[in-house]
Amino acid sequence: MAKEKSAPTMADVAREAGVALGTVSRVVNGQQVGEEFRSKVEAAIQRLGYQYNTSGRALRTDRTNTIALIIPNTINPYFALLVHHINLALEKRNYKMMLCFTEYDRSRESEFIQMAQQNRVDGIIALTYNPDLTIPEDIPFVTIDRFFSVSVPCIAADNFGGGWMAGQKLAELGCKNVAFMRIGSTLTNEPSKRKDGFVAACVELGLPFEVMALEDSQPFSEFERFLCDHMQNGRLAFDGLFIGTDMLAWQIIRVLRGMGVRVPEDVQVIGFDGIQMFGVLEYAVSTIVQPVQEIAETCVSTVLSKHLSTMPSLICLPVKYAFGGTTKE
Amino acid sequence: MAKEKSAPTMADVAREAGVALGTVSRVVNGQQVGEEFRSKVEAAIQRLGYQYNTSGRALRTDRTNTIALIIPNTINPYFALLVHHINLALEKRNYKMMLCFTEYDRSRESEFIQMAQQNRVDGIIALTYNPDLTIPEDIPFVTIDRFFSVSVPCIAADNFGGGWMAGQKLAELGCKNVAFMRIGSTLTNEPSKRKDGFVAACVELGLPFEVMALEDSQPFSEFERFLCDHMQNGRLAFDGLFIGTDMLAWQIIRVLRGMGVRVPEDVQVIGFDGIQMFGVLEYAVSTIVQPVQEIAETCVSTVLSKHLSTMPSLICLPVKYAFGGTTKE
DNA sequence: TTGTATGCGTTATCAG
DNA sequence: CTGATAACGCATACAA
Repeated sequence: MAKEKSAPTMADVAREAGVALGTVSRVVNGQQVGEEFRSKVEAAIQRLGYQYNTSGRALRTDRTNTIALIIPNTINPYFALLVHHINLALEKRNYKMMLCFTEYDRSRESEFIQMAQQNRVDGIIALTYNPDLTIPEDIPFVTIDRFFSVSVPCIAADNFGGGWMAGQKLAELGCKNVAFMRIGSTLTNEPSKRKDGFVAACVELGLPFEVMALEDSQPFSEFERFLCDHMQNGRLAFDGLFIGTDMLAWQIIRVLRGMGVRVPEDVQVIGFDGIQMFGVLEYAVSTIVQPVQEIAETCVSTVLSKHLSTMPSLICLPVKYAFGGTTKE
Repeated sequence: MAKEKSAPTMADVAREAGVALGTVSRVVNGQQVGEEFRSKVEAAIQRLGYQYNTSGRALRTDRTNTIALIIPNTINPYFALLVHHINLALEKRNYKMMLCFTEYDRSRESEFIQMAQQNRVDGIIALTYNPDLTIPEDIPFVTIDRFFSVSVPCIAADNFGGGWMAGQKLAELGCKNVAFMRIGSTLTNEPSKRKDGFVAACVELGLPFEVMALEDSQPFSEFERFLCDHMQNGRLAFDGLFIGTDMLAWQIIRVLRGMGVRVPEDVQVIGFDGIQMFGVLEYAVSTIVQPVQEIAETCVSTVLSKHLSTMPSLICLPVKYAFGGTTKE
């Protein structure tokens, strides 16, 4: 009647192989070990089906080979893509990811930072909205899309440049009267610069523009009203729209079509993010594409860098324009 | 010159509070402790900013409060949704999720099972394709969409019922000649039953049907050829299509429209999964919706159940039909 | 009820 | 190059 014995340990392996515990550890960690000993140990490991215990190692070394990623959710395709690439970048370096979904909940954002500390993760990558989030001092911390202070590296797409690019592109495509639309938190973060870049381009090019910005609390129907208010004898006053995100662009295009406005014939629309249908097919709308893979790679290499304090406090990565059927081309 | 001291431990707290180590542990774990002691300890915890160390606890108790989720990726919106709901279900029960992306790579599937064992996770939820994957004996294991053996609970949508429902729905909507199309691995799994249910319904209803199934290795263009072959003087031979997944349905609809076939006027299309635009907007196509939240909830409650061996070996959860613009309604 | 002491599995330090 | 042994932070059985 075999007792329910738990997983074999290094001590078990050592006994089985007839060597010392330390030798087993050295074999497992790929250190210098005599060939004879090594093969004895490896055989014993096979026989016993030994798997090393992460907790023991973490306790001893105070390193977990784990990075926490704090992000709203995985339903938004942009976040899904980000999670995906960050995970790949971590895996490549032999790190695990501890995923934390905040659902945009501020208290959850703080709780997850605490949980990450309890788990002694080796670093945190966070995309958050809580305006008074406290950044832990004792653990490498990198943020996405949001600047905290010069000592907390922020990684983002070049949102300003993307906004500029959108304005320029609409002008190129023949637009004479454009508008920017967005909805979101009042928090000033990197994506806020999309508007700034767009406005700057319009001013520079002498392109007439309007800005329509909604706060989170305001209903979507405000956009419909805005559009209706800008209809004159069956035609929309704008022939080009730059919209804060692809998702919002998609929603607004539905409204436009419902109003009998054709896209892109009557009005051309450019979104932001670079969302593809089902994650891999064509772009959902014409868009400014975020360099998600580069962002992920940069986040990971930064958070794992030995000298975090000497890293740039803001890194903006180049975006590109992509056709998605809602512009003339 | 303060030495770089590492995070405070229970011993530090005990010293600070002037109590014994065990008392601190009992306070932290919410056990019965005298009010006086409790407040002294809590004060000390505050003062020191103590965070308990997960590794120490795990090592001692052999429980990690973590479940591994093994899944291809998070880019596919269906998987993204699944990850999301499983995470919520786990969080509700105070469990963490260790996410493992396989990218459909068979060797990765095995490696992640090993990694899960090394991390002493309390259970594994897996959506895999490796035909000869070895299921660990000593750890609760639940699979999604794929049956291994009666001792490994499998959770899935009612794929057969969904297929049936699709056939019935197309008939209801006036279709006289239908087809089923899919692409995927040759592995027999629960989703394979979508075809079976559809065929059964067609037979039952006396609805003429065809089946077009591609293997992973075959190019998408085979579908285009299939459709072209079924054009007769500008009209498609089918007036209804049931397609294995929403994503494939979306692709095929693009081809159809490119051929001048109107959807849903000329041919109605029903997909499977229930993918919504940007995860939250309208359905991408008319579809059979998987009960993702229920699947997630069932996976979690099953893998955490004390008596896994007495659980049903297959649980199929009810699907529903949803309109998504590619059927007449 | 609180204090004390042991051991969980591992790595690292020392001595051989 | 290998063996023995002492921590790491915590939970718990046992003693007070």
